[in-house]
Amino acid sequence: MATETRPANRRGEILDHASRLFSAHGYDGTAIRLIARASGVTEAAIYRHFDGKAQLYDEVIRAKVREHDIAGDLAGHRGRGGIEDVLRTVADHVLSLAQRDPELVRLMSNSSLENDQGRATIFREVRSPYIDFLVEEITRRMAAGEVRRIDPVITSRCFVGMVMDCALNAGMWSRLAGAEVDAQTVVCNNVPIFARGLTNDGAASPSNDGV
Amino acid sequence: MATETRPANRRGEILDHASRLFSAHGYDGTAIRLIARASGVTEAAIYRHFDGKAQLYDEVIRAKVREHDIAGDLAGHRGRGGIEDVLRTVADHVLSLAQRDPELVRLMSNSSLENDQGRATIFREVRSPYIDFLVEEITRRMAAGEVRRIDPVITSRCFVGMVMDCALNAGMWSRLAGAEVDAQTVVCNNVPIFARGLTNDGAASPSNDGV
DNA sequence: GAGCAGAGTCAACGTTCGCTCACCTCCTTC
DNA sequence: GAAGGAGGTGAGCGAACGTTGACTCTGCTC
Repeated sequence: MATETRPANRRGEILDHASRLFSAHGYDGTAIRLIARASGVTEAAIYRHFDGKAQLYDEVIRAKVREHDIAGDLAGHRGRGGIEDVLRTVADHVLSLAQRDPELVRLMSNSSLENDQGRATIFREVRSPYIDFLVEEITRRMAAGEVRRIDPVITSRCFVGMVMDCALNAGMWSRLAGAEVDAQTVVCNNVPIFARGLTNDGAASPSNDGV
Repeated sequence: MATETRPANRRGEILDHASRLFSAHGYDGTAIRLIARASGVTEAAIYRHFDGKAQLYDEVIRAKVREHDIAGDLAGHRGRGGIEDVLRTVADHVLSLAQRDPELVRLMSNSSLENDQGRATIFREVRSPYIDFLVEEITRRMAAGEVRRIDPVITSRCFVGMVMDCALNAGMWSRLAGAEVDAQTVVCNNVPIFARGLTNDGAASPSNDGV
């Protein structure tokens, strides 16, 4: 075969194609042969770079997760605005992430069975940053009296879970019900509900609210 | 081979074992051979009863879904109590369903990729009954002034999504964080938050509250 | 230029998969 | 009791899978 273009970063190319194929067809539905063909190499070449299919999948997950710095993005919003702003920040970030990176969404959806380690990685690197941020903000605001006395961890997990469920299943709803529902509309509807449920009666939010 | 016990309902037995195995190992991870061995028959016998693996999987989903009458269970609670009671009814039912039927939970988790029709069936037969009930109750209570003006469909979808996410991922959290969180604790924490977020300021709930 | 290591190819391996075929019982029906 | 269909067996098909081994090519270092 001709010299082809130089490999440059063959490993990266393989990872990219593997990521696309795994997210589209799942772990079992993606044959090494397919990844090789898409990457323009033979199967044996893939085994030069990776120890096996399972390890390749793990690397795909790790690489995909490393593309985003969720904790870093959220850090800038620490302590800013009222609780409603905090919830909106998290919800917006999750939904825009899902929109920017559909591959990640598919990988998250498919990671239920195939490869429990990948699932744990996604939980740790995608869910947890949101939850940790939320727990910190809620705890702070509970101490300040803005937020009612509730369990910060459970509340944060559930809020993030709600938004994730929304992001993961948006496609299903539009396929089933026909009508597409805009992510922004969902946020505008639900964030105020949750914020209102969290807010203390006696105290207005310290920096926001009331103009 | 000896006469074995009579088949009686061989088809049902196969469905049971297939349900167990599919939920435990997923679609691709479950070989017809395994289902046959578990059912005490040969593979060929399975093809006497089902047209193929895909159809068998569909039948498993349908049979599993038919075990429960969610809409029927909820019908008795129509129009009863305040909005908080309504939310609690839904959340309790989802979580107890998940606890009673872990197979259903696994099938829901795994249905992301494998067999899109099965996924749609689960949405239609499991999610939708909860959402429909909630939409009806919220709409009624919005008209009555108990609930603020919000989008009943989006709100219902998200609430059910939150509870489902909680039911589906409870195992992951306990594996990751070590500490098990009781389902009832989650309900007690979150239902009041959501209810409070939905309730109109001016009006107390008509039949509940205030005692 | 010899030596070497990384990256790639080609061909094949052993296994497993979904599925089918020819044949063999039973059980019911006339 | 003959007929026949439903349900079961055992063997095996062709295809696809993940993986490997023997080999080649290329570019770098003494």
